[in-house]
Amino acid sequence: MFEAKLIQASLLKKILEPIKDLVESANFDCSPSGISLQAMDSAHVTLINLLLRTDGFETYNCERSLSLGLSINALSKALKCAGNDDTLTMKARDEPDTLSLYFESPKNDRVCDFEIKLLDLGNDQYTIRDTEYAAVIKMPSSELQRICRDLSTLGEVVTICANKEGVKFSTSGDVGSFNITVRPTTDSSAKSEDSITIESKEPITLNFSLKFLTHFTKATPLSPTVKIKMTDSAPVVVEYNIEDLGYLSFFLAPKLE
Amino acid sequence: MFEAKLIQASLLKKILEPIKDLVESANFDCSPSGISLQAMDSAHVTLINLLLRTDGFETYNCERSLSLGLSINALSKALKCAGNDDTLTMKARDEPDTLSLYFESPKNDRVCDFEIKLLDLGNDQYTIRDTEYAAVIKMPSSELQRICRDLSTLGEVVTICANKEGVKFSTSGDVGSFNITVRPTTDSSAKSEDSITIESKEPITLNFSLKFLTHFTKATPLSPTVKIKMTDSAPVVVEYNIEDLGYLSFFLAPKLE
DNA sequence: GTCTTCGCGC
DNA sequence: GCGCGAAGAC
Repeated sequence: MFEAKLIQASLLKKILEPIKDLVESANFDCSPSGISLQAMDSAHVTLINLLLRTDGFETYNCERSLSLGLSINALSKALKCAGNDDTLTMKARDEPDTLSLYFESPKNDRVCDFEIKLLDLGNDQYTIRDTEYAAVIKMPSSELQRICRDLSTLGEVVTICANKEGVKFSTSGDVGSFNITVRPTTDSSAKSEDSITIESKEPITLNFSLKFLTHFTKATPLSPTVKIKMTDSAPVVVEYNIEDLGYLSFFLAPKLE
Repeated sequence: MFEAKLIQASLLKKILEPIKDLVESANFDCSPSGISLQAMDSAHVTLINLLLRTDGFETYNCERSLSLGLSINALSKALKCAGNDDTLTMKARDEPDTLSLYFESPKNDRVCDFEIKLLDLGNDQYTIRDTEYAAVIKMPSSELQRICRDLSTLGEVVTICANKEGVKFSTSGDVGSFNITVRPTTDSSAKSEDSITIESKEPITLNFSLKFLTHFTKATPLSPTVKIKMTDSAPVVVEYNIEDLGYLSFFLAPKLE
């Protein structure tokens, strides 16, 4: 028996938004310590890593681990039916073939219940190692989103070049070339949310598909800040913290020169 | 070497907005006295005339005149990436094949630099003579915009009929006909921005394409007022003053009856 | 291509 | 807080 209640159904909406563009279906692995999801997009270019710890749930019950294979699209459709302030309760039996979702409006005057059929997806496991990074950049998530949007108007590949002094995002296309440079915040009075910090072990330059990076930034509503972690010849990690719950992070392999 | 700095990148945005619907590319002629642009739309119906004097620039350096052939669309895309309060610096070498644009945020924590390839556009010159006009109408630019928008819902051609007493904008279409008449402001306490004045040498009536006139009114954000200058059998001049810098004006040949 | 939605600017 | 413009969905 699995049962978990979120105060904000809309939070799961925000989580699914960036995921649904990348994968059609995925296993939600529910365990006593929380819910996690690892999935690669169909082209095996990006890896999604989601963790929701039990702490952030209103109630959470899961005695035995179970894996819920879900169509992201179906789940997303279901969540569209939730009011913006509705709570969400998820329930599944021990050998489930469906997941039940309950939306309740704050005043309790409206209750929706959804039954979604589970898919048998097999059990791909991805090992994710948290290595040392040559650079870890923290910046306002909206700023990364803006940068990706701006660069996309001109090019398809972004070169990210980071050192202690700043981060340069570059692209080029038919009409010319374009660089955006951001510098670490020096104004110590700035709120942590608005500030840019760079932990740089060594200068690093990597190329990435702008399309995917732009997809990732659909997670912007989840967090005011985003972390970009880069190491030479390794996938970049774009990480959005989910308050009280955990994180949603994306891995994207660099493009070769 | 050409270098010019504008405090408000958004000003160039506003200048390009009405231009980009009319022409794909144009020469920006930079000289020691300022920047000018003359261009006709592809159908050779309208002529655009832009002048930016050096006074309005924060800094301006141009020893030798040069002509920068630019895709208006590319330039417009570049400017979309500028924050609303960013400053804009334009730079070109003496025999340039690119124009460099630099956007800097007020706090200097974000710098964009753009290189736009120049186009070889040839050197069409248009002579513009400032004649005597039968009527010169000054009115709030937003009012002209509103009039064009309203008339467009009904017809495709506007008849402008001006004399000392007022200006009548008329159109007719399938569902009927529509006149809007404005009269000179008599209230001397009215601000100059809000007032309507008519200098009328002789009554005049001309017909114009509403589509083009409506395009011109996209320059409304540039100036609180607009001047309409008309003479029999000659193009109307629709002129927007750009504070401290110069003007953007449009010429449109009248339609025959 | 049209319509709706969301984000940004006024 | 309202209106406008751009982006995404059908």
